[in-house]
Amino acid sequence: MTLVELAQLLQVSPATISRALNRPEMVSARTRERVLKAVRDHSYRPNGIARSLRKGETQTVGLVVSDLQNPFYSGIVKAIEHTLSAHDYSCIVCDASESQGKEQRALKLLGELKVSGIIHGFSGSGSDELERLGLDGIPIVEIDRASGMPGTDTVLLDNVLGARSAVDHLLELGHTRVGMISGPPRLTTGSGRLEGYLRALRQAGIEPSDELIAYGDFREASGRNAARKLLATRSPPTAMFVANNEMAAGALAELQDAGLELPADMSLISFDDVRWARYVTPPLTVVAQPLREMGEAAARLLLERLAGRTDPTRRVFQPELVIRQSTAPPRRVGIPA
Amino acid sequence: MTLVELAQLLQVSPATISRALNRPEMVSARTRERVLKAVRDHSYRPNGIARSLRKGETQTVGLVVSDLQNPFYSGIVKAIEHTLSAHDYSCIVCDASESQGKEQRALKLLGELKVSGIIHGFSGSGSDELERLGLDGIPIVEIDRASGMPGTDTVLLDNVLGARSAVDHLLELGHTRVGMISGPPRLTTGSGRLEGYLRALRQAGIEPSDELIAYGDFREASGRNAARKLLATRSPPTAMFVANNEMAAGALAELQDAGLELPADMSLISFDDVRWARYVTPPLTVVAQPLREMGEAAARLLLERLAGRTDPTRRVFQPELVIRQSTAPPRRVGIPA
DNA sequence: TTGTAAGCGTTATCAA
DNA sequence: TTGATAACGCTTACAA
Repeated sequence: MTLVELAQLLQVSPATISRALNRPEMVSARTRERVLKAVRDHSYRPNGIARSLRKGETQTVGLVVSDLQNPFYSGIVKAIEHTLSAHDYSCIVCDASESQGKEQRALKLLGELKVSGIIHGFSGSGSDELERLGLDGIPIVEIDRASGMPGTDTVLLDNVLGARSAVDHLLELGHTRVGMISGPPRLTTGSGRLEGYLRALRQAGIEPSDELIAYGDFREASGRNAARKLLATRSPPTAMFVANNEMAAGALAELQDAGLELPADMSLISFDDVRWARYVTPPLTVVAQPLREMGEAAARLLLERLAGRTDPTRRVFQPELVIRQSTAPPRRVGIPA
Repeated sequence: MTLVELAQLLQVSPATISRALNRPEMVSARTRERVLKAVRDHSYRPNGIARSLRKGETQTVGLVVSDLQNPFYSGIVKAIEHTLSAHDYSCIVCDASESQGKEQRALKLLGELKVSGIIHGFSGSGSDELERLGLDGIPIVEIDRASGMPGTDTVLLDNVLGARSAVDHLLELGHTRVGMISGPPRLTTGSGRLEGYLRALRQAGIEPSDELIAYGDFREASGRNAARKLLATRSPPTAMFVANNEMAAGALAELQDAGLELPADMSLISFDDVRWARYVTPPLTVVAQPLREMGEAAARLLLERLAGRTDPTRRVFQPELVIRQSTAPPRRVGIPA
């Protein structure tokens, strides 16, 4: 059932139906009733595609994230979806599966779909590659990255601060050999957290040692490998700081397999307050990111842009240290007491 | 930049450009090159909206789930997105936030967006309410529910079997007083798992006792309450079967607070192999659902429909019992040995 | 091999 | 207050 068919049925012009639906005040009460009744009776639904074409506006925004199953992203996506749908926007969600190819395909697709805006939470491609995608005038909000593309808003976490507070916590407990499992330094989440770690150590008068830093790719398996590597050093750390939750899961498994008892034999602290962190034994001390707030902020920034704001805006969120039971003083300090 | 503008630039007809892009073999090599170069140079992107309108096909499917943050759904959504995007469909994701109102709004919206199909993973509204939404000819695949709507495909888990294998496992270990923390019986996931529990007991010649069954709403707090209730009975169970992961988290906390040691004092088994189940102490024995397979199956069923299949199809998946360390023989059996 | 022209279902402009 | 009509940007008969 289309507008025209309905119009013929009611013996009015298509324009009248359209008006009765979109600007009811421009139509006489009598016809309005008649139209609305017919709409209900025939369960007529306007064709959003046709409307979008005509209006040059899709009321749709695209989300690109690297892994929907990662609680970090699913938390943010949920908040975004919630905020946008309250403003009559719908979300097209693309999972880049940690792949640059999929990311670029997704962005290209979103460009063709003429989404009203894009929220981009994946740090694969460089800004030049993105610009070449020809996303023209589509407003973009970046989460957890700042590509430097002109006219782009950004939602960030203060990664340096988060890492510092984590490492400071370990230092305060008396640890001096603190290991780190870092993400790839080419990502801001990788380099920022690494930098926070380095700064905290230096500020405490400890010179960082390359031996105590292992690199992963933010995924579980790499966390396990990195933990193994740290344990195999001549003088292993008494505490580990892990740059994200997935790698922390891997590291934890490795520590358990190695027969280490937490926190007596090893303190562990990681980024992201995912649900399982609370249920593990021992419950994990973590640096929590305010996911809901960050997702809402991203959605808000986009809505403001769509409403006309033009100056690039950046919002930086503060992480919160949540102390649980996976961190404690190191043995040689703890036992004598 | 539109097709027509590009055509003027190249001094060819719009049709030629369209053909060069969509049916390159219908165009001379020379013009094809010329067109493709111009497309690149001006980074022209076809307008997907216009194409959809013209073709009457959006290459888009809608997903409606009750909670994106729940690992069960995010796992399924990821698999669906992955499968569909490989077939050039994109996903519009709607989170119903456990609310019937949002669910119906979402479905209505998807109808207007003229999605090619819908995958529906939320058990809020009845089939009559859904039919009234006038989703007309849009194919629907339902996950974890079977509303009975005509022309609908279904992906299910064999909940009865899953519950039976869980309870059978406990019975084989020698338990005779097995408690259950059930979900709401009005949901198929609630009633199915309860039925499996009852059947397993009866088959073993044990008459189920109302005292040993506590009901929750699939959320954490209710699991804790239910566990407390079971512990307070005159003759408490020696093992508990919990119908989902959230309630299991609550139950586990309650058992720990009660000072019970697992599995010596109490065996615990739950549905859903979420990540934390592996890291808790002791690691939880669970009934695992094949999320990826289920998501893929849902996507496949939809693709088949879109390719022309008409007979309603239902795919039932078998859960898998994953035995870890939270289940063991009851004390009176275990100690004498 | 290429061009012409109709039309997908709306909304918006202009007249009546 | 209503109606006729022209877009929106693309694809596809049909014609040349």
